[in-house]
Order: sequence, then structure tokens, then C-alpha cells
Amino acid sequence: MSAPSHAHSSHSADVQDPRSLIAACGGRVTRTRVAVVETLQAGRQPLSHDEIGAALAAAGVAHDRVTLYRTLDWLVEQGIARRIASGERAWRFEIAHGEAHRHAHFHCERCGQVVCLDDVPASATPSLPAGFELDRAELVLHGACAECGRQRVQDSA
Amino acid sequence: MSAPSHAHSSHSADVQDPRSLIAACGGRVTRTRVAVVETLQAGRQPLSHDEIGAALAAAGVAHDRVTLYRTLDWLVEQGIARRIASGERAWRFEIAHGEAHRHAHFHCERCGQVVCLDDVPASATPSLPAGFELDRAELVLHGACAECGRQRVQDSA
DNA sequence: TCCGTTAATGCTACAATGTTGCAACAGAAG
DNA sequence: CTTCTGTTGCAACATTGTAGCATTAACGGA
Repeated sequence: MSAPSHAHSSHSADVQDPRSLIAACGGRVTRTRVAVVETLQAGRQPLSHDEIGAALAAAGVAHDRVTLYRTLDWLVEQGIARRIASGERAWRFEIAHGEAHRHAHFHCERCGQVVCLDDVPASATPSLPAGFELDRAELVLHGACAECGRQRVQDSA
Repeated sequence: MSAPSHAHSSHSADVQDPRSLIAACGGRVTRTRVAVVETLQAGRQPLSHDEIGAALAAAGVAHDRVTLYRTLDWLVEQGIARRIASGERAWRFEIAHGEAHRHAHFHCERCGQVVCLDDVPASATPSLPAGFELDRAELVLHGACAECGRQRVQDSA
């Protein structure tokens, strides 16, 4: 039981100390884990492996490709992070803000960016065939983001 | 109570002659294309690349891995087939039964199978941020299918 | 503070999935 | 039958993710 006690009133209020988060899961507090959690907290959108790796490099935190994979796997396993199938081949990751905050995502097919749609719940618990057990739902909308939509208008003009 | 209705009765009526479908798009009617369309029509669930390849091999249709990729890309481009991000790394493909028949999918995390939820529409067109253009929605439910759910009960018993 | 234990890391090699370029083949029309 | 060109097949490569194992370093206790 994690029992967050008080409901997070806002996004920024959710940003907890990475070290506490990690330690609370019984894991060792390592540079890589701290840096990854900080990166995810700082990124407003789900980040790809590559993007996280670049952020670590920029922060001067040495890391190995494999270590990053394992670190992210561990964070997901602990419920600290969440894995998203962006619609492309690579996974993306975001900080988990509790079950209640599950939301849909928008994938721009022009720039490849994925943005969180915090207002759109990820599911409406539909009727499943008998015997099926639902774990979670993933809703991804595909299209063009505001910026790319503008560009497209210019292109076709 | 899965409300069978007649959602599936149109399924078989939808099965058109592969040759006509392909020719109608202005493409050449080749062995590979015909066999792939037939395979997709025969499969009740979205199929992976591997599964389609195996079906072609079983049907005695020689093919190359790359050709299969390109054939599927072409079918998707023409709107004959639809590409689904199953939640794993590989794409899955199904025959497109028209825009109205877009539906959600269920991904079993134990056996990896993906099944069509013909009754569940893929989205309820939510409110997007300004400037965003929606092309399509993809709803994937994750959990355990009936068969794997049963197994799990046995396992833990 | 130093030490021992062992969770994490880093490296190398590998597996799975998808793509590019190009020469050869074959479907469709004349 | 011939030609034209859309498709195919092959080989090499790119991207994304895993497995095994020796080494490092986080954390608790002496």
C-alpha cells in the first residue's frame, strides 16, 4: 500500500523527491535512477528511450543503453513510471500520477511527438466477452498536432 | 452476456473477391497480394507479420520477408487492410471493413493474442486541444483472455 | 570510517523487427 | 509476342530490445 494520503491538487504538487520515491520501493538510490526520474518529471510529455538517454547525457550522467532499458523496466515495475505504446515501434515513458490520472495520448503522425491529453480518461470500461479480465486500457489518438497542422496548411497552399 | 446481435453476420458478407479488391485499387493482381488478402479475410483476429508469413508458406506461396512488408504497407495504403499496434513491438493487420466498423482490440498479456472487440467502438471523439486534427483513434484493452484467465486461476490454486 | 554483501551497472554479443537499394521478373496492355 | 513498368527477391543495413557475465558501488553494520 502506497497510500498517497493527500490527493495531489495539481500537476506540480505531484513532483516528489526522486530519491524518496525510489527508496520507498526498496530499491537502491543510484545516479541513473534519480536522473531518469528527474528527466521524466521535467518532461511534460512521454519520452522515448532515446530522448531520455539524450537528457542523461546532457546532464552529464554516464549511462549505458542496457542500463537505461533496465532502469525504465524497474521504474514501470514499481509503478513509478508508465509505459506507453506511442504507435511507433519504440516505447515511451511518463511518470505515473496514480491510477486516477490515467489519460489518453495524442500521437502526431507528422512530427512523431506524443502529448498527454490529461482531460481525456483512458477508458470507459466497455463490456468484454465472458471470461476476459481487464487490466488497463490504452487510448491513442492519431492525427496532426497544432504545429504540424499549421505547417500542412502552408504546404498545400 | 455478450449481446451477439448480428454484428458478425455482416462479417462474411464483407468478404469480397481479393482479386477485385486489388484490381479496384489500380494495383497488379499478384500471387502474394491475393494470398495475403485471403489470409487476412480468413483470420478472425489481427495477424502478425510472422503469422501471415507462415500462412503463405503453408499455402505454398513463395514469398520474401521484404515483399510481405511491402505488400502489407500497400494494402494499408489502399485502405484494404488496417494496421494495429498490438502493444507489443510488432504490428498486426486485419481486413478493413469500412470506417463504420472501426473497433477496439483486446491484447492478452499472457498469450499475446489480440482479439477484435467488434461491439466496442474505437473512440467517442473527445475534445482535443485547439489546432489538433484527429485522424483516427486506437483503443487497446490489456488483460487476460478467457482461456488465459482460466489458466491463471489454476496456477494460483 | 572501513568492510562485506549484493543490487546495479557496463560491456559484448545477440535477437527481433523493419528499411533501403538495386537487379531481375512478371502482370497487363497493345 | 513484345514492351513497359509495377513487383519481387536478394543482400546489406538500421532500429529497438535482451541475455550473460564480470565489475562497480550503494547501503547497512562493525
